[in-house]
Amino acid sequence: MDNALDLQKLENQLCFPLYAASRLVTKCYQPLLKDFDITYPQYLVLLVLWENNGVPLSFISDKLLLQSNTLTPLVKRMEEMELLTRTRSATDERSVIIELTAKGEELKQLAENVPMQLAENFNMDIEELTLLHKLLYKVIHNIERKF
Amino acid sequence: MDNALDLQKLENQLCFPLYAASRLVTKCYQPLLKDFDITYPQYLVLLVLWENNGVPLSFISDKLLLQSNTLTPLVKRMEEMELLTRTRSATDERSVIIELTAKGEELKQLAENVPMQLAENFNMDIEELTLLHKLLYKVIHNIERKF
DNA sequence: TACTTTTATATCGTAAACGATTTAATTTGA
DNA sequence: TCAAATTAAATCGTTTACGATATAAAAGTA
Repeated sequence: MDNALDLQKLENQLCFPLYAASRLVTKCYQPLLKDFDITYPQYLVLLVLWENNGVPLSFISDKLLLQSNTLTPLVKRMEEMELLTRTRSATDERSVIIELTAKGEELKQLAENVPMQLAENFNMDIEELTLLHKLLYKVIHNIERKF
Repeated sequence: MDNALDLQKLENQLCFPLYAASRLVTKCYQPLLKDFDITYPQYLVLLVLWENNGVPLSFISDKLLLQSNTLTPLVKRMEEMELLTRTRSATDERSVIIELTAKGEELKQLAENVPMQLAENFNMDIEELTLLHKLLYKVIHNIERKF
């Protein structure tokens, strides 16, 4: 019974359930976001902008821990869908300011109950979810400063 | 102070830390796996095969919750790297049997301390990690039966 | 047996992710 | 003040992911 000690077993890895859970949850979002024709990473960008509109790309980058090589094409697609605009900053020509369009703003109300609908999939009580939330942020915090 | 109730705030979402933590952990693997010229999903396939060699693709699919549209090209790349072989099953021509090569087998010893080296990044005690592990599997279990 | 359904992979197209590098603008500092 | 360093995006190439669909083999059934 040294199963519990064999770190090369899939089920004993911490990283695999993290990876699998993340993909499964993203999958849960899809039917909910399909109504608005957006993907999960695009939804994350909207969440950032609904809180802080008119921010440089680097701000979104910091919040989502995604770099410009991922965000630039992603945001360009959202620009084509007329959810937001991209404008070079007047004060610092290096920055690109991302601003929601009226359509992008409207989505906030329309997608209002996405989080609640999603939470139903979890079937877990608030205590457990809060604990998970806390542990995940601890992992993020501990790892992030390595980069 | 209704922050705690606003589910459209990024920091109140459970899914974002899941997504971010998963990507960060995968990034932690990279310097460790680079020595063996494999990616994290390829490492997961190896973990499955080190436990159960000579299994159909569908077995790996079940274990990793990845479908053939992801696994087929991934495994083909591993075949090109001569880590494994792909053979149509004689008893069921639909199945493809995945088998480690000697090189693939050898990696098991060579990569032996990858899990330990990775765990050092977490800086968390066993109790917390065990709890996180348990909660993540609960999420996976609860969501998986929806698909 | 012949037809339908299911199962196991594979293919195709699109959208992330991300390492490595490039480009252009700003900041630093000798 | 002006070259060097830093910063913000963008570009490029490769590898995942995954929805939708295709293909072929096996299983089920009338």
